[in-house]
Amino acid sequence: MKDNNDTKNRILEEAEILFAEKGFNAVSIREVTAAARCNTGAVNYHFQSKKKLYMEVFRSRWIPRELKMYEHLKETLAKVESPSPATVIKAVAEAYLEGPLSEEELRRHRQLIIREINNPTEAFEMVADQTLRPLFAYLQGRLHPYLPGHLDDESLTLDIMSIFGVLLYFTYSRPMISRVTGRKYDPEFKARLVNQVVRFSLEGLGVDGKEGK
Amino acid sequence: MKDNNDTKNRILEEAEILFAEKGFNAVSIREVTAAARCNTGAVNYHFQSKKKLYMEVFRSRWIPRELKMYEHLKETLAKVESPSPATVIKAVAEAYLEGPLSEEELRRHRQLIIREINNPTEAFEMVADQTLRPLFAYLQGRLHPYLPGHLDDESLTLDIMSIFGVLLYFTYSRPMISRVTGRKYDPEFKARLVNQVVRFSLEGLGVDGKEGK
DNA sequence: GTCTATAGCAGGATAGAC
DNA sequence: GTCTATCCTGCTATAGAC
Repeated sequence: MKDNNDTKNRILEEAEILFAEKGFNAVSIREVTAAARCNTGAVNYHFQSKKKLYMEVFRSRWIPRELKMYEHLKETLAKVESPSPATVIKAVAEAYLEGPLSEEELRRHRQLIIREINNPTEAFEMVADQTLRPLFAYLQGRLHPYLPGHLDDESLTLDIMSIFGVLLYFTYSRPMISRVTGRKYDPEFKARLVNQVVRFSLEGLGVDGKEGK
Repeated sequence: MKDNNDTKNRILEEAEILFAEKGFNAVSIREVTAAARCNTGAVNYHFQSKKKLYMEVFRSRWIPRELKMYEHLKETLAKVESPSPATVIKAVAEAYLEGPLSEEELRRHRQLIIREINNPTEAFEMVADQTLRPLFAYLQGRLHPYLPGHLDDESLTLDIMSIFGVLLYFTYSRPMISRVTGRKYDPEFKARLVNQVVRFSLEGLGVDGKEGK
């Protein structure tokens, strides 16, 4: 395990950037290898095909990164005795909007999953199994005891989805938000979004927003 | 204006279906013309290039359809004296989730705009100018007088965006919702989503959800 | 493990027959 | 206005040198 997978990693890095920005079909192997400063043969040597390179981006980069965010979330919640819904939602919103990732990393991360949600490939099943479904189950378990108003699990599922809807929307539609509102997406604005999502979500859940603030 | 633009219309129709399903780059002219039962030359004759065909799909189909939804929305609201936020939101949710469009049409419609939001091309500016910005302005004007809690316009803008976030999410992520919850996306489920969005959004706006129900 | 060279194919766009 | 035939470019993937 010397550093001879240096090229391999550079390819993965550049491939992720390009796939996120332009989508699978709009990216050519030549483009990736030019960015990674190596030759097209290297992709086929390390990953066999373009499709498998795409899958590997999710397997070895996207999923671990998403799991890192879950860890961040769980650590935040571990510090609190028995976290209220307000605390849970705030932790999720922060992990998703500010979180342990850089702004550019987060943006790429979202673009990739939006593409998969809008237009699923094999990558989606892998991602859903290893990240999305477990996270949903986790949040459902966290929130369920506090929300006796949700008699059936489906109501709670839909509410959790609504929260993700808002969260995803505010990251993936960043260019649109700037264009429609003319507002710059600076840290101040981002903090404001977190508050917005927390307040909106909590009240959507029918919980008093001030409780955990 | 005989019916000699029959081929032209078939191309537009099939192009929209394919662009929505697979995205611009994944669709070839050959694929479109095969579906439209004509030859590749016809595309270049009628639209000059693939890119211009894509733009024309938005210009002559997507934007008019979106405007039709706004008309539907405005007609609904015209029947009510001075509609409350609850009525406004419910009308928006219905227009967006049930609306005047068929389920397949609505799905395609969403997929196209999600792609543009995630990855804007020239089509986005056109769409934003002619549909998104006017709709935002309209809703802002409708809701503003009823929400004295929103002292600045930006809070209201963000709240309206949150509502769109949930709405868009529930249409574009339909495959994901089915996959994650195992629930079929039938009319019953769709009606449930409308209620969910209305309740969640209204409470997110800080308005009593029962008022307009 | 990384490179060059190339096979083999598919795509966009055009020219010209009908 | 629609078709066929064709050009040319750019792509993936492979074979083989280093």
